[in-house]
Amino acid sequence: MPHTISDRTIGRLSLYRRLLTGLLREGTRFIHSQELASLAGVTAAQVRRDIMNIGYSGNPNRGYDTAELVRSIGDFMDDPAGQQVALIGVGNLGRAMLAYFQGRRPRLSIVAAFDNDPAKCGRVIQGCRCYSMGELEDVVRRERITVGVITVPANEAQRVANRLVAAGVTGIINYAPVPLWAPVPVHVEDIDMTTSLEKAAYFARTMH
Amino acid sequence: MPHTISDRTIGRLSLYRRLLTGLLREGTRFIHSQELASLAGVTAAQVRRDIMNIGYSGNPNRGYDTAELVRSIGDFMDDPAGQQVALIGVGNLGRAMLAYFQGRRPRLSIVAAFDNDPAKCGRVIQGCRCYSMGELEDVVRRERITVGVITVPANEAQRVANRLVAAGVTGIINYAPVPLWAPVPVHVEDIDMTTSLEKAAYFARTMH
DNA sequence: TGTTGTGAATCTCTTCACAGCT
DNA sequence: AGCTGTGAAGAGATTCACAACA
Repeated sequence: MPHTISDRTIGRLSLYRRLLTGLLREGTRFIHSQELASLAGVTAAQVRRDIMNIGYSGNPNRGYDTAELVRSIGDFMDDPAGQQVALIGVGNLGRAMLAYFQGRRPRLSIVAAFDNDPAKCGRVIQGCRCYSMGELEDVVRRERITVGVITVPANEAQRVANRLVAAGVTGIINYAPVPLWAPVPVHVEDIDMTTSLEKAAYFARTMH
Repeated sequence: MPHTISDRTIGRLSLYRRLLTGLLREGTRFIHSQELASLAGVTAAQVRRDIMNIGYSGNPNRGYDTAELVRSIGDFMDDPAGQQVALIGVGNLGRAMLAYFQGRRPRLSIVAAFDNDPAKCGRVIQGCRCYSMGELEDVVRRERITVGVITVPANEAQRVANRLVAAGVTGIINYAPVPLWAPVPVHVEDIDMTTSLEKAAYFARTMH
């Protein structure tokens, strides 16, 4: 088991777990690499390699034990103590994220939202307490938040990122259409919706 | 200039263009690969390679002509006749996308939205006409829509994708947390917010 | 002198192919 | 007989390093 696991592999493991959790609810006890691969849209060799990387082993003729595999992925990916997430910017996109994530993974939850709009502060939106921007550092420290989701306009994104990092956040998901720059070792995941649309348009065209 | 250009390169070109367009407004006439690279968060060699791939050439001591480079990227990526986009699912996420894209790129616009909710149909939301799901095929054909953005719940996503593809769409952006399967040559771009959050949480932890 | 354009080297990720196991 | 686990090969993407040039 290599000490470092690639970004791509982590992404696929997250997907495998979600698919496996669904299968488990339907009563699937064992699964072959080929089946999981076709659900995930990858090759069977890729699935076996990914699972090998986290140190789990299947059974050469029954395949992988669904429940055990889900647990192994969790052991590998999740912080046993849980991780807290903050969301900054409660616009349409922010609300969509809050609605989507609430109660989805017990060990990873959005515990605080922040916005400039006084009408939103102090309220509970989609089950999540909304604070004013001024309270950001205090709440991040108090709630031991390690991941920040940035859904503010482009011109505010870098400033918000700086404040998050200064307050101790080490993982950022950036939905603003500008690349962020983080000084210290911080994982930044840029999700650029503009680029996605332009890419899809380009390949839609070259697909013939 | 290679006949096929990678997904990654197209993504970066889209970003370069956005950055360059901003610089152009501020009056930057020429730019070196090093400056563009640092704005985009990549290496200078990467920028030069990407630009080489689209067949544009800079000047060995002034660098690249900003306006010409923007134009070259457009010549390479954009359909001269324009491309129309449909958005399916006008929830929080759908509204966020509509609000964000309206009027941003003249040659690539969301011309129709679709939703099941009768209260939304027939109205104009964020400047975009909203139709009922029953009208999907007719509108896609009539408006010559080639790209679809799926922002519906997971259990409806594959069905929506099938209908889009049958109506002639060749590029899909999928925000539902399930991998989509497209039968014929269609470019599918899965944007999985769950996976992004789990990835960011994992790397936030290993970043120490 | 300082930058671009690019072949070659390097690095990273994926797939092949088959030994080993049940 | 059929599947997993994995070394080795292959593909693809990035970076190096330097010739060519203004």
